[in-house]
Amino acid sequence: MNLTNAIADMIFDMLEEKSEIEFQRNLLAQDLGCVPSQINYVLSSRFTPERGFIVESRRGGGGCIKISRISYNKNSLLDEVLSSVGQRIDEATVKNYLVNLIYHGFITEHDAELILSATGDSVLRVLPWDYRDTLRAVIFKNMLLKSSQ
Amino acid sequence: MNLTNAIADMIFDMLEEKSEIEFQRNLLAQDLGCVPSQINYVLSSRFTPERGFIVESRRGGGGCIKISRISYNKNSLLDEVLSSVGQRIDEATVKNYLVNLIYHGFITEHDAELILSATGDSVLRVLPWDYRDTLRAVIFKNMLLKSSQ
DNA sequence: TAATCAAAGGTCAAAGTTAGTCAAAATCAA
DNA sequence: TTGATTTTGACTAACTTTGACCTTTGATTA
Repeated sequence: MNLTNAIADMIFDMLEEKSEIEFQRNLLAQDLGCVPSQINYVLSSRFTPERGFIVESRRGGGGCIKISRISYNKNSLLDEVLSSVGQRIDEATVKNYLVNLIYHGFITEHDAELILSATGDSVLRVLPWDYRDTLRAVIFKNMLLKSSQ
Repeated sequence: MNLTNAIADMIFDMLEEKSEIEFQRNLLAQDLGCVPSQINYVLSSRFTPERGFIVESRRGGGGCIKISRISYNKNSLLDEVLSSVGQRIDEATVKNYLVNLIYHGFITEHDAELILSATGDSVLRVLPWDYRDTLRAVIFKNMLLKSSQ
């Protein structure tokens, strides 16, 4: 097994016990005998929103990395939405997903309104055309994760 | 936890009891075992107007530092935030405003989390640098309006 | 009164401590 | 063989801590 998968598995295990973990990047790298930036690679390739993870960090003295996992059932609607939204998504599709998610009780109407107020065309219009759907996809997935937390 | 956060928490606690506190910078620094200018760093990074604080001081013999909270009328905080956010805003400033809005009960923590998950640098990073702060301002204001509805 | 002095707090830049980025090199898998 | 993934490390960015030097103020003294 390669380093990346080994590290990822280790972090998965830690997240089995607590739904949220916090560590220092350099210390973890040292424990694992890898370069610090390897941690970043693991995080960006394995702990993505599509897979239900939120990664936050702080630099400077006392800095650290925090990973939290959204608890949702495999094959649930949320899981499906997160993994099926690709790199780009238009407003109409977001609305369709939201209707469905509300219907099945995965998010509240209020949260859906907030998501729309951040991802609607009226807002993203300030961006050049070719960025809109890409950014919308990123924001949508990110907010969906938070909303269901 | 780092020194700055520890000191900030201590001051927050003091402000929970009295709405206004007053102390000597050098004495506080001595009690905390830090250099006096550390106090200034804490004040300028944690007790800003965006977070709803007023810091006043007097030099010379008998000098001191006074910290108090800005008081807001119903809805005036929201109006103030909306009107003072210009065309552009960075992530740190959004966070500061949110801290204050939550404290005064204008939005919930959950909504603040949602706003951050839509306006954080980790999300807007997919955009070219010069669009980020502009879009953040638009989304922030839009979501704030929606959240407070 | 004017000059002086001591007692505050303020400023700023350097050094320290974390984490993030990016691209080249290495490795793996089809 | 070739395209994708992984590994590395030099460089960058963000935040914190420290200390030398500066300014203001009130009291004392000439």
